Amino acid sequence: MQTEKKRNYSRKREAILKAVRSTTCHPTADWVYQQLKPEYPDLSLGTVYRNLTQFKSDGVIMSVGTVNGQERFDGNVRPHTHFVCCRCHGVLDVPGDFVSENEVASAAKKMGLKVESGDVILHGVCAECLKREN
Amino acid sequence: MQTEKKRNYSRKREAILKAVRSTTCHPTADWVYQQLKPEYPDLSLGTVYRNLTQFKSDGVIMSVGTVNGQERFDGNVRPHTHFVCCRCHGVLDVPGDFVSENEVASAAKKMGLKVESGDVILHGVCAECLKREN
DNA sequence: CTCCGTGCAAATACTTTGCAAAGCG
DNA sequence: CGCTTTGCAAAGTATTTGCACGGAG
Repeated sequence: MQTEKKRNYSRKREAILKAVRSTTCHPTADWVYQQLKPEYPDLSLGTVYRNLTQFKSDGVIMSVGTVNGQERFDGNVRPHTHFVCCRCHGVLDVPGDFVSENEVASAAKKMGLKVESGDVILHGVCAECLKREN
Repeated sequence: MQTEKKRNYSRKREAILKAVRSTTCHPTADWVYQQLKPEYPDLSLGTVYRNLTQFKSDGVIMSVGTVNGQERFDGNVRPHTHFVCCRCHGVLDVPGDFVSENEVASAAKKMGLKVESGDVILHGVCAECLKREN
């Protein structure tokens, strides 16, 4: 049996989730904090971290991984591909999946792994940075 | 023109590279440090970090990403797939590529991206942890 | 009234960096 | 010798946590 925790309503929690969902910039905890600070002057960064962690384990948001030392979140939990720019450290969504479910499943089976999710992360230089460099 | 730096020989640097290459555990900086400490009692963690960073930018090792707050390295720079266990945070190599170069290339072209590398990271529970849980 | 959620600040954990000394070429 | 590499310790950054108080049910 799992530990189920009661959960009260919280205006701030709702706002945090909405903030993550409202952007495609794959924000950091601090971005969310800065974003909401004007409207919630007494918001604290710790609260943002606590809620993001919770959302993540609830599966309502996902982590894109750590880019340049900061964790990046994504409100879109449908599987999709990410592109990370080495220059500006921006994260972009790339439409498409690119992984063969079947191949993965068979490789996993062979190794006795239980695969729960699979991410594709491309690295390179984004269009903006390319332009700037030429 | 690129910044080319002269590079002297260093016994410790060599040992650090060898340590990363000698294992398939996808070590952290600290693992490498602990590993070499007995043989090089005056080795410092800063040196390990400095060298790993250098190797990474030289392309002789690669980063698997940050797992559980620590960066994991891989001495095998040929493209391959990684599996990260949610329970024990172990990182395993999975033979196979699973990404379609062509599809990626065409999606990238459409978005004006210059893709330099692509990683597939699977998440789930490894065989050992599965066994332990049953 | 009873827990949950939060602000605040202190504590952690990892990684980076400045500087003087030691090493390579 | 000149420039690189390192040890050491201090600094830096991102994230987590303890505690007392305000808020939801």
